[in-house]
Amino acid sequence: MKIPSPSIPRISLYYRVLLSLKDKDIISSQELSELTGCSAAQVRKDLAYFGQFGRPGSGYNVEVLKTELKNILGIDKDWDVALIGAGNLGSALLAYKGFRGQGFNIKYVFDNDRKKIGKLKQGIKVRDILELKKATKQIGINLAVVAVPQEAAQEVIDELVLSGIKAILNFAPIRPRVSEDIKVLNIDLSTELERLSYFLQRRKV
Amino acid sequence: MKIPSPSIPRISLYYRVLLSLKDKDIISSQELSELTGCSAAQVRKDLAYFGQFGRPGSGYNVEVLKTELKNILGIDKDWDVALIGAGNLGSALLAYKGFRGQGFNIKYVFDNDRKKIGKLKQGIKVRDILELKKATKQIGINLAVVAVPQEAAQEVIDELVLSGIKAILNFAPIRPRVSEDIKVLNIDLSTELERLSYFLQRRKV
DNA sequence: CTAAATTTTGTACCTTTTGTAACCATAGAG
DNA sequence: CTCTATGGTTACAAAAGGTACAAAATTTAG
Repeated sequence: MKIPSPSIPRISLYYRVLLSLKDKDIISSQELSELTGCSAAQVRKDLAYFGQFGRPGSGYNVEVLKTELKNILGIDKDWDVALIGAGNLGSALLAYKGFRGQGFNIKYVFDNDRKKIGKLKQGIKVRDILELKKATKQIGINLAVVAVPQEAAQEVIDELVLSGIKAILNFAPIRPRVSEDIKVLNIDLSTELERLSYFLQRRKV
Repeated sequence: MKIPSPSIPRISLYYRVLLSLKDKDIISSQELSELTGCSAAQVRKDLAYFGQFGRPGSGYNVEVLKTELKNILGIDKDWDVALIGAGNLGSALLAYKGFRGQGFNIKYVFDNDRKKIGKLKQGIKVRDILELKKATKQIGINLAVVAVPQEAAQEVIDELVLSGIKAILNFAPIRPRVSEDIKVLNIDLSTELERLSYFLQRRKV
């Protein structure tokens, strides 16, 4: 069955909300609706794409649903992540505790700056970016976070793809060209700010 | 006219591409298509929502289009921005040069950490978050970036709204509740990673 | 210089995707 | 047993993207 792509971030959201629940065994789509801002029908539909998790008349078992959503999102197991770029943003990402808590372990850090290579950052050795190809092939990492300057991004991403990486979270303000079977998500701060700027400007009109 | 919301980030993308062009007076939707990955019809349609900028038979004048897109996005003028949270992520954002270059000036930095308050970060004084209300009222800032931990986020955002902020870029992994007239864009790293994780897991099936 | 051919925009129409609302069946309460 | 609450399903509506073509500008040919 074809699953609408907007459903996936919503599943993440439901999962986040479930995690924050205390002393609650059962939850209804109505309650989930109020906690997430999505319509109750949307909640039921999103969940129904993946199976029949609820019981008519009562609702969803919170523990069961948490387990199911973890399976759906693929976070029932841990993922090893490579981080490219140990500058300001890269360091901030490295320090962000949310990753490890969610099962994303930044296992390798690469940079091209001689001053950084060999040093430890958050207990992880910064490696020369030239080792990239070898390292990912050896260990079979298939998830990478790219936090390098715009000029270097396409080149780094090409190298990552050659190394067998299949999914990339890209913070550089470009839309990289990759082959069909690679998934790239772009987080572009300038674009987001421009969306807000657009909103602010239109607001008065 | 109703403008599809996905058009706005694409307009940003077109603008970014135009900036990178050298020695080019005229550009066609076809060329923009190749440079952005959007279809040529999509490009024309997006631009046509805002006016008739092109000339049949030749294309779009690059300089004119740049100016028009800046107007559309509201980045023809500068915006003053308040940054809340001077931790790892906040500091990285503060150091990011892209903001100032695009006309987004981080003018105020707030934090609740006594150790940070009063110190300078990137030449900007870190203020006590308690001053928030007063400061924004006085200066009329209406754009804020929230880079505080999850627990503090909703409270900070409530305070921002009270202070007259109209648009918020939120990095905390919550979906904050705000009134209708406030625009919030959420950047949630965990959700993005979970989307990638979902993709990786499904890939083999 | 004129007219035909070519290029390219802007838009009307169609298709696909996504979201909303209504309906039905079932579990549980009283 | 009856009634209410609730999930899953189906039908409908809205949003977004893709296709195709007329109109306009430019280029080419004669």
